[in-house]
Amino acid sequence: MPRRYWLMKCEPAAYTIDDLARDGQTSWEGVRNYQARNFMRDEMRVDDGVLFYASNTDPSGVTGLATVSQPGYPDHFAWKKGHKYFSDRSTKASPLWYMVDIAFVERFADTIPLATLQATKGLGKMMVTQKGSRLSVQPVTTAEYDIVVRLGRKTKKAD
DNA sequence: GCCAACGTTGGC
DNA sequence: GCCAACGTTGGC
Repeated sequence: MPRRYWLMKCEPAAYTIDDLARDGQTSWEGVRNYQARNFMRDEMRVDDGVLFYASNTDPSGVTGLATVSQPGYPDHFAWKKGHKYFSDRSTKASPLWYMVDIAFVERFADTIPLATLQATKGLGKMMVTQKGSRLSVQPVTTAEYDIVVRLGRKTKKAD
């Protein structure tokens, strides 16, 4: 199975690419959507590439790159009563929610705004550019990933 | 902060 | 198992 690629969304108020650069690695708990869970539980492999996407901000867009460092495992925050990610339908015997760990790879000099993604040839079918696309963990094709990485590396501001 | 789009829940 | 009501996401 060749390396695959993903896009993972997070609001900057919760976590940013700078936080990941500082931490080196982080767990991706709190995803409470079945489609996204299935990707994390069943499909993500160590070393898969991740586009780190900042949502609900100005501008929203891809802020850097990460890599999957730990494949799907039960989201134990779902078992913590009182925790904001607590889910009473998930048990240790039968976990409902899963998460992965990701590791920092690269921070882009500038965010690639959603509008740029939408306007870029080759990204017209990318899931995040579709209207109403809310999935927080999305598959990305190799071609799309390569285009986004190229964009990210040439947005460097003159210093 | 608004609200459209979407996912989930729960009554029937 | 339908679908209305509700909650959430996330662009703008």
